Amino acid sequence: MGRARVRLQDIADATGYSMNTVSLALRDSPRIGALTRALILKEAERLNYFPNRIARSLVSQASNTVGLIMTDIMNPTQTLAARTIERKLSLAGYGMLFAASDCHLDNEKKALQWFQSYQVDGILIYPADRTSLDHLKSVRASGIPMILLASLPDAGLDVVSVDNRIGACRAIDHLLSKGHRRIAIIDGGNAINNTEKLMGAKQAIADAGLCDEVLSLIIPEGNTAAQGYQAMDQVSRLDPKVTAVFTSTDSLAIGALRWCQTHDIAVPDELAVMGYDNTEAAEFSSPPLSTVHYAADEVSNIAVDRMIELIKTGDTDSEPAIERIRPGLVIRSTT
Amino acid sequence: MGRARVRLQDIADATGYSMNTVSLALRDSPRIGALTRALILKEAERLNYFPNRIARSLVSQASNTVGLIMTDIMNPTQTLAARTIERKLSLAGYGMLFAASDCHLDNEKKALQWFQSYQVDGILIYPADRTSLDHLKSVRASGIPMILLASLPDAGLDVVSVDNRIGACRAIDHLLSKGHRRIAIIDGGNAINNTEKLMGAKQAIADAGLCDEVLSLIIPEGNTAAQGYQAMDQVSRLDPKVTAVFTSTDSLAIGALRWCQTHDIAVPDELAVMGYDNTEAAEFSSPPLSTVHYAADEVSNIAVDRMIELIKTGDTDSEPAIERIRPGLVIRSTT
DNA sequence: GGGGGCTGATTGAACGATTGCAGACTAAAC
DNA sequence: GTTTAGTCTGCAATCGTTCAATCAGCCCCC
Repeated sequence: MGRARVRLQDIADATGYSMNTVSLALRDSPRIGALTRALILKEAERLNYFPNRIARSLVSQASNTVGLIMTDIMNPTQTLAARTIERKLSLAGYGMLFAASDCHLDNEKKALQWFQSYQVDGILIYPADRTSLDHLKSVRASGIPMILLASLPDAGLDVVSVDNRIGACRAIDHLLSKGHRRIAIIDGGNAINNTEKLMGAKQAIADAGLCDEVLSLIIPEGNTAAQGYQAMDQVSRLDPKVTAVFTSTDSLAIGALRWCQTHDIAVPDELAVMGYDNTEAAEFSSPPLSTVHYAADEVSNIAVDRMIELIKTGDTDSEPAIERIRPGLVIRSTT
Repeated sequence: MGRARVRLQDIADATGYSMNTVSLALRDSPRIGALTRALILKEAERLNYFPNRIARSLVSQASNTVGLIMTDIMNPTQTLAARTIERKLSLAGYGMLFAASDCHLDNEKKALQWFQSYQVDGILIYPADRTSLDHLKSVRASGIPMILLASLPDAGLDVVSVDNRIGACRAIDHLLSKGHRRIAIIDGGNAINNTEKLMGAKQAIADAGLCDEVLSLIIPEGNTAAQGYQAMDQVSRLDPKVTAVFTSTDSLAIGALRWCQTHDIAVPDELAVMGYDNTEAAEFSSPPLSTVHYAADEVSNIAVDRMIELIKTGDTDSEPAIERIRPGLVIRSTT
């Protein structure tokens, strides 16, 4: 039953009109009479016809699809971003092609190729590596709108992102204002946005003239709570005098919190902990985690708006626009 | 620069061969001489050619794309599933089209239409509503492989899922074995898998002959920790004698845990809490949450394998296969 | 030297839609 | 009754590939 898909031709045959009369009627062309149109629409309905976008795209050279490349959908901020982006895109009549790079350049390139061969109208991307962007630029140069969702203002590409440098700065400033001087930084290596956090944090510390008293620990490829736990263990061995910890994600912070609990360290009295992202887990950790609010939804909304604008205008040569959101702090009970 | 995309024809022009020869050479057909092939490949490389899949799909009637429809990507088990599915699909050379229904039938139908008009080779779906599946069946009947990721064994469609009924049964049995008799169930209404949990839980309770002593609370559209907190508040008012709570997601449980903390209720001594899903948050809650392990990754792997098999064999009439994974318990400190 | 078996390359027709242009019909106007 | 304007419809080309069928050589053999 219904093996073959219903085509324009089938409606034409059924109604007696020509194929392109049907095509025009279905797309509400003024060149078709009201009666004819009604007849054709009814028949299309009856046959359960919907247009073959593949064929349409071939002609129109547009797919009504936007590609999204994330580094890791398990990262809660990216999860939220994915949801927000999908919703908004779908509302605007676009579909979403999804791929994850896991921070591997090869995966990213593959996804990019794939998206291009699928004629996506635009690409939203969390880059895998902040230092290699040439392949991204060349895609952009070939005329496909692209927006980076990471804070790389000098990339020469459109950017919409949270300014993590400022976020990290503020977090450290907050710890400093609470009187902490020996601060450890736990950074989950690979993810693109983290590097920037690390830089922001270090700068804030340097500004305060405290370079020597800071311990920074980078966990390669680590953003899980379990790794936060282990990292905290290391911190305690490397510098037992640390009074505050700043982690690059909430998950790491939650692992650190657990370590404190296991080792009977009072938070925030003996050790202050500051996370980053403001995920649900941060709100419901115990004690509730102080953190930096990463406005993933806001970023996503702005990015999609801008993407649709870029697609509509077909504008490919203008200066890239940089939009960076300044994150606020959410102070709870761990600092 | 590079405004127009490179086509087969461009390579043909550049090398002097016919378009068709180029097409065959690029696809490693044995019908083309090694020398010619090398020449063509080199030129393709130089021009940075990649095939237009839209055109290819039009001919081959296959898009090498699988569509995934979730109810809500923010649900941690679905997030994990999305990642696993994407990875595996991409490894197998398929792309992934993504949509979320938010449990709205309209959104689901729209996504389904969209996927079909995009000629996806198959559809993986967390259905929005367990009671309306007719539109899914008709899509399946039109020849598109489809696998339900929810436990609906009687749907007449392929199913790969965790058997939540058994999971919930086991959870309740565990609570019963700990001596609890007054048990409250907090269920986060809409999500498809939850209904089944509720049914399983109720059955386990009925089997134990305890129907009257159970309080079950359904939160419409609620699976957040904040809603778990509120629900727990309600439970305490409705039946203060409750000694154990079973929630349909870990998030709800974590909210409940927070409520206990706020109200100085000792867990598990005064109140036992059992979650569902075994997310990272459960492992790192305090106290660490006892829960049911929802093997989203395992489900995803099996589902993708089966999907690829369905696509490859083109088998559209065979009896639907039902694969249900029996979830195990993860007992931590809240029970 | 003409036919048979190879290999390697080409031609022409799809796939399902859109689009420009030309043609046919209707109705009104002279 | 013929022209003209206006409305509707049809033909054919196109988008970038793939695929079936064909053809041009070349070598070998009888």
